[in-house]
Amino acid sequence: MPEQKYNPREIELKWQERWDKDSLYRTVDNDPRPKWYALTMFPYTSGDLHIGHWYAMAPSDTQARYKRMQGYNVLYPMGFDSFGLPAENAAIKRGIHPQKWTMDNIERMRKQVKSMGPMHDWSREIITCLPEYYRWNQWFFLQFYKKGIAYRTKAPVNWCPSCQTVLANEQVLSDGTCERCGTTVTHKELAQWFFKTTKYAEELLNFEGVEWPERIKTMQRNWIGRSDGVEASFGLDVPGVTEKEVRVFTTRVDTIFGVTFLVIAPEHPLVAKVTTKERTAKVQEYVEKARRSTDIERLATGREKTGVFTGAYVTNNFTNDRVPLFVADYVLPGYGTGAVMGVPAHDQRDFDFSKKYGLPIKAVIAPPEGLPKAMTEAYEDDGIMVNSGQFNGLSNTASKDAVAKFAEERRIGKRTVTYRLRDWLVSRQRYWGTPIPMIYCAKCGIVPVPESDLPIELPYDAQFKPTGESPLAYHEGFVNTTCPTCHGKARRETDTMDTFVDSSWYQFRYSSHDYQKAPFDPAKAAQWCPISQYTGGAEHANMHLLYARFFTKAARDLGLITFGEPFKRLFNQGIILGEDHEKMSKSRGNVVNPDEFVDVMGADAVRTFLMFVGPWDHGGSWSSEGLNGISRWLNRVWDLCIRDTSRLPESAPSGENSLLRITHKTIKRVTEDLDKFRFNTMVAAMMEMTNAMGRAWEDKSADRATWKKAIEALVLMLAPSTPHFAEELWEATGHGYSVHNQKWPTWDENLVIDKQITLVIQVNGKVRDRLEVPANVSEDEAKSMALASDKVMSHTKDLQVKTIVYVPGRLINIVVVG
RNA sequence: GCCGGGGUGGCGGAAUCGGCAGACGCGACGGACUUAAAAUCCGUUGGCCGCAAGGCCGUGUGGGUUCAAGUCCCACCCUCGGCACCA
Repeated sequence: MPEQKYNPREIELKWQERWDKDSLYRTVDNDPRPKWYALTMFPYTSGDLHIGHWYAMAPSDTQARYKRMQGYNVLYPMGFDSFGLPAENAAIKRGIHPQKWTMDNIERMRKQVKSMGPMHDWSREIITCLPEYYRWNQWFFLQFYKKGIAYRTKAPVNWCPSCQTVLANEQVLSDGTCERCGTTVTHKELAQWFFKTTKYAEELLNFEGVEWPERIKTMQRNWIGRSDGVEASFGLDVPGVTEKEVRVFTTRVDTIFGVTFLVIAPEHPLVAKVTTKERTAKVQEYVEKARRSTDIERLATGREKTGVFTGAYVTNNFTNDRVPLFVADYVLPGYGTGAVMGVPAHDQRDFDFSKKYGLPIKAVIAPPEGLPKAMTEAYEDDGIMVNSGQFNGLSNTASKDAVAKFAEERRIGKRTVTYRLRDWLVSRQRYWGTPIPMIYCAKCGIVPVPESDLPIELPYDAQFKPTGESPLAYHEGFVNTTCPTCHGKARRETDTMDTFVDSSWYQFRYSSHDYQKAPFDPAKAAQWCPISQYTGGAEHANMHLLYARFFTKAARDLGLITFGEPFKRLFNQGIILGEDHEKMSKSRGNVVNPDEFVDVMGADAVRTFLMFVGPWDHGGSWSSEGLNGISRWLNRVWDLCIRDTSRLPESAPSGENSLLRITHKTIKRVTEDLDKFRFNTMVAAMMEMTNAMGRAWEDKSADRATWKKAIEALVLMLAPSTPHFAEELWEATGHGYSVHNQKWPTWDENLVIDKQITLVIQVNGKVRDRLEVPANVSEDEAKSMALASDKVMSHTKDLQVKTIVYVPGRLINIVVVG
């Protein structure tokens, strides 16, 4: 006999054990059913599974379970993103080894994930900090190196003084702070390893064939920042300088006749060469100051433009004008050519600069109302070209291309595409990461570690104190090695890889997590990948999600896979806030610990609450009261399910609001909501059905067979969201194990379409009456019924009926005038 | 500054091919049960007027289109997110 009372804790532990024992969720590769690969971004091993993890995982587990019931062979794996700074910082603070700290956390978090009752196939678990995983990071690195996608170069790089390591551009927020710790990022000139993400810049802009939120695609497009323009050459003639030109990049080549000065970045290689003797001191001082300033100081909008004259002049090849060459820190060394042309008449920034340094303003685009006598601001809009030689009188938009062609013919410029995207800086001066498999030999230079020597394992006994250099550099046993080429003494690369490398390809490893010959078995990857449905936070738009796309394209070009996009469909959940509607934080004291609630109310209630709280992509606020409400509902469902049906009549009228119709309508609603990730309305639909069942029981309007069918459908629909609860009720209602191997219920469209409808009667747009009519009522019939209504007549008497608007199945609007 | 999301009861949110605004839940109020409380169950719950029947107002603000606007158009305000001296 079933329990009389719903005891969540007891049944959850019972079923979790049973499912585990039976390997209910083991996914096999060779299965005739169509595949469905559902994946949630794997968690970083920070210590505890917080409510945000639950918010990310519960709905995605629900959808994966739904797909499984729909007849898909579902792969829904889980793993741990376990390399990274927090492990090292915790180790430094508390004297625990990062490895122990991490593995202990995994132990705890795995248990917490399991308490949720998800359908993960744990046999495929991935832990990125283990050599069996990270050896393949090293393998990828070697392949990338061979193909020129991994390279080492000296460059001004982002440096986080708190993390004591360099950062990729993506890991510096737009306010110039470190993505991890919020410290202001500074610059250092260092030799570092890069992955050539820019090689795929154009392809990364193309989202054909992927169903991603428009928001994320826009964010990536903004980040990549394609800009079409012209690289124009300005003549340089400084005695003793071999370079005879300065190249600038411009998107406004139509204004090139209005150039009155040129500006190069302080870091530009020409600065030292072209500066005249009498300007040297001033220029050097300016360059020094620029080097010392942070990105925030340098790039702050609205800040007054400063610069310094080099003493040199360049020639505008379009006009033969000689214009002064300036150095200014608003020109960025890494973008375009690191040099820009100054057109004060048509660029506000140049206008301000020219005012400050007394440079001439030459208008070359005339507004429709004509040029003013003296310009007070730049005219940046379109107009008619003037002072532009052969282009005079033409519209600037129409002749932009002609100017570019003209430049190309004269070999003084060429059309170019420039991207904002920079190559991915992947080396880190820290311990807890994948060692970069490179060797420095005094004789042979940079030599890659032979593949057969992989993995290069992290030495356990390192002193991982942050010094600004990798801790591995102080580990003699690690550093000292022999050159694979000449067998002489050599040193290992001691930097480790950015942990985003780990998460760039893990999605493929799940397909064949123990494959020994490559990062993944190509046959298995081809069978399972790309991912059918990926879910995770939007904060990863320009980091993980961009890197993973890059890796996929690179892996494709290595011949490992045939597709170029890792995640076919993407859904971003929102953020779960505290009870006070504020972001959860320890300092606010509003952090919710899911374990406490799971212990008392059960995982099923917590799962359901998180889905019910609002649209998934919208996020929501935690509410203990709200959770109580869910718990109350589950108890009501429990009570309904175990009732003695002999108290119901053998047969009952099957009217419009019969339980049979409600059941079919609910199946339809729940199915469609699950397809569209509308978990909140899915739960609401099941609640409405529950309420209807309560009424049907009270007024005995349902017969036994219909009641049983309704209960059966309800339990099946509950199975994805409340897996333990549904399993228990499935058994309690006389069915065989397991509810999770059942087929998803279907609906009969005939039972969903209403036979009887409520026709709303309006007079001048105001609702005055409602009539219950057959759905197939004729227009004439409906109109005469409407006009005959007492309530309508009291609003139409003494007035003249002008028109009657009839919307079949919905309403009648009687328009009267008086 | 530019791009994108969003402003609906006391609260979270439903409803957008223009057609009953407020589903569902929370909270609140009233009632039942109880010695009492909790739990549970039943009822009421956008505002205003009214004994009632009923009426008027109401989806950020101001205009507009329409028989009909939360939904469409114009202007604006607030808010969240992204990009931002990117040439």
